[in-house]
Amino acid sequence: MTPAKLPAYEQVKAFIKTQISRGVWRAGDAVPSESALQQQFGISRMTVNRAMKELAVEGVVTRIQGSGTVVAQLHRISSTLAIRDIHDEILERGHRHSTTVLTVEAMRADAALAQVFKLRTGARLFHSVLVHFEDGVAIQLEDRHVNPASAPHYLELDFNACTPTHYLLEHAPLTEASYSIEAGLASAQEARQLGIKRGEPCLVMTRSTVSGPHVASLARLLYPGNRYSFSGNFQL
Amino acid sequence: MTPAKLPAYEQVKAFIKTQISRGVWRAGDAVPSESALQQQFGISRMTVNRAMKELAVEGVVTRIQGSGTVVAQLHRISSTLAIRDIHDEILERGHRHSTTVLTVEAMRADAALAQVFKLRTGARLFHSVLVHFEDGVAIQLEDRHVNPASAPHYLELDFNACTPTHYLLEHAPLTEASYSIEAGLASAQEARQLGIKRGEPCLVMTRSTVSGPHVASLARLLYPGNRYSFSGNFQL
DNA sequence: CAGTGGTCTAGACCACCGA
DNA sequence: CGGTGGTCTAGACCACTGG
Repeated sequence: MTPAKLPAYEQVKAFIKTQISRGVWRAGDAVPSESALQQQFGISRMTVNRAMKELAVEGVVTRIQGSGTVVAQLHRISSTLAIRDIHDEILERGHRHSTTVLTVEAMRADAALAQVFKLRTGARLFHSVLVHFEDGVAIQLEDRHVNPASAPHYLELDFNACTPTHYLLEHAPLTEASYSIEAGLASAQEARQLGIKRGEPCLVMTRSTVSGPHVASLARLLYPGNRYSFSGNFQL
Repeated sequence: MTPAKLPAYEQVKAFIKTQISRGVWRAGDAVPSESALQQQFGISRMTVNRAMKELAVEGVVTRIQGSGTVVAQLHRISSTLAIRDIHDEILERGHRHSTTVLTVEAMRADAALAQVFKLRTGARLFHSVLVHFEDGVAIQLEDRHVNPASAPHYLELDFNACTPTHYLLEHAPLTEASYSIEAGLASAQEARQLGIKRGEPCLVMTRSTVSGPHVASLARLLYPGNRYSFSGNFQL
């Protein structure tokens, strides 16, 4: 079936995937049991089990203990969306990254911020606003609030040398994060800061991160619509 | 350590994750070898191996054969972005889904479309434009081109009963897909079709799908910015 | 009840890395 | 070379499902 010398469990996975993508087995159909595949391939059950477990993780099949394995309802396309330090991202594209720092300050949480950070209204927070440039073109406006409990020395940083994202990942080990991506318009001020026209569409990512017991940071990231996109792909 | 009776491999995973999130081990630090953990927990190496393999898949650690296992550089937040049939998505939110069909036609591929579909210019394609409503509010404009080779009866469908996405997933088993998400503006026509103001920001998802030997479909999905968002979260 | 998947063991051989 | 992870085996016991 497969030309190269693949590990046995990969051969099993490839076999299952081929049957599905060729339409031999359709969503909801039963997949042969582990013992059946064990005999068919002449390998041990642990090896078959590994193959099937990985397929289940990939979302290709659904397994129900005591019942069996069926081809998953592929009514979704799943792919991993990686959210990375913009500095690394730009360097990897072979471009130059630079930063303009617009604001670095301590401030007091209003009711909304207090709720996000699970602190009381009026609690002390750090606040920074930066613009990130890729080869001199603004691609991200980063408006960030930081919990002093997670990064007490945040205000002393040189953000030209180390991005907030980088610093926080280093000093506040990440335990949890959530994000949402929507479309929005740049305000007059934001447009000026990004060097785009007012009313230009932007991707708006809002992201909060948790480190240990604290909500470490809340970031609002604004990307000019025609200069940035999130992309990904799915296979099989 | 852990209160409930967890499987051994889960206990190992939890131990490693705890050490990392507490900052005991930092990015780049070595993780104990499989044989060390095997002795520490009094379990077999296969079980330790399973735990470490899963942590590597999750991106928590990096393993190098012959060298060892180190705590991964967590300079990214990875999460699964699921792209699903909008019909299912709306129903799951407990809302009502309806569709208006604006266009259903056969047409000829221009150079750009031909390239995407890997067909010659002038090749026959199907084309549909639909608006999807959630409880009567327009949330998606779906402009889609379909390869007749993948879905010969596409034009005969009743899109009020079955979304294009649903039909294609059923009839053209998915083998590959890629997408990109950007911000854009609705054109005057699109704004009218979605019932929004001209110049309103929108999320624009462009998605192409491959089924077996054919590029099956290319969709341009327009979401009014304030009515839809992609979101996700990451743990650990 | 028999069959399924979930977990686990105690070995084994290999490819690879660094000293 | 010794230590690492990558793979594999031939058993085992369990929890769960279905008829």
